[in-house]
Amino acid sequence: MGVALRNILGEYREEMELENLRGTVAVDAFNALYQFLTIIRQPDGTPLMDSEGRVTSHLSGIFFRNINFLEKGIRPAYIFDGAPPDLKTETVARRREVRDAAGERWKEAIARGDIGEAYKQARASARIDDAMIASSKRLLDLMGIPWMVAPSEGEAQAAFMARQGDVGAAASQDYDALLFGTPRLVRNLTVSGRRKVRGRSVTVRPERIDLSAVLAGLGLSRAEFIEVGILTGTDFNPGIRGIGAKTALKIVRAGKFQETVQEKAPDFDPGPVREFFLSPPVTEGYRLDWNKPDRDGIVAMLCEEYAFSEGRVDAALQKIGTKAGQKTLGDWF
DNA sequence: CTACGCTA
DNA sequence: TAGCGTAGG
Repeated sequence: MGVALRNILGEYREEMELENLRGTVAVDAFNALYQFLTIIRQPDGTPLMDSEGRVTSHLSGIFFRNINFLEKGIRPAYIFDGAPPDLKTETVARRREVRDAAGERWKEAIARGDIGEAYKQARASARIDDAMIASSKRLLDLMGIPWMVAPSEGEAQAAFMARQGDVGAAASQDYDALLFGTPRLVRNLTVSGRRKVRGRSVTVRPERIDLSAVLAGLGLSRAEFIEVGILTGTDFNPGIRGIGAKTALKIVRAGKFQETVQEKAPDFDPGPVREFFLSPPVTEGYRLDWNKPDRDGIVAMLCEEYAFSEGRVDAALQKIGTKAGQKTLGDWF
């Protein structure tokens, strides 16, 4: 998923508390939905569902997470992917195969009563469908949180908005947003908090990565940084066998990108991938307006349609000063 | 994921 | 009151 740049970016990650984040952030919506969908599950892998079997994990995630964002002075805008570029066709197909196979193994694991394996495979089989996307957008509207559909990749649009200064950062788990040129990337925004990793309880904090620090530290221009990404592989090209982030870094620093591609992958033309990262399809046609949450609308949707507990929903809304019959926002905006 | 109830 | 396990939908 995304680029395998973790190995060379470690020292540029700055952990921080959610409380200290504040400001506006363009959230990669598919990335966030995917995380909610993989994480909010029962021990056997079954996602939260209403009585009609419609998945509601993503709605739970969006609702409670955004309440916390608003409460802490973080104003998110959600950026959905538009049509994937042709360069991504193979990646999309491969992911679908992997998910479908995991879906099969989930069923098998359930059948033999292997709960642990079922959970693992269920997570790997998580898929975002049209109904989830539509219900997510509806809930965001009711919460007064802006969203938009990008012309192409959501991360590219989020990076563009951050570069324009319209948001303080792009939020995603993937490092691609840095290749798209976001000045600041926030990771772990939608997954921070207490998590269980191999039986142990750990605290996952949001982390910030500044592109300028990365480029200065690695001694690369942005174009060269993109070359490192291309060598290791991105959503838009498979990368070159046997070349990890550290080797790629050496190659690019030595000015041997072109030479290496010609030698190891003579049929691969990196031009279109480089061009896609440098100037992806993006739009200036957006307005980021944060409005008052519509309490009654939220209750009607979550509680009446999707069987959420009104007590829980109300308690959450009260944290941001939204009570029954009242639409006051308080001091946040 | 978050909320909540239970335990020390 | 903090920490932990589990329900939520």
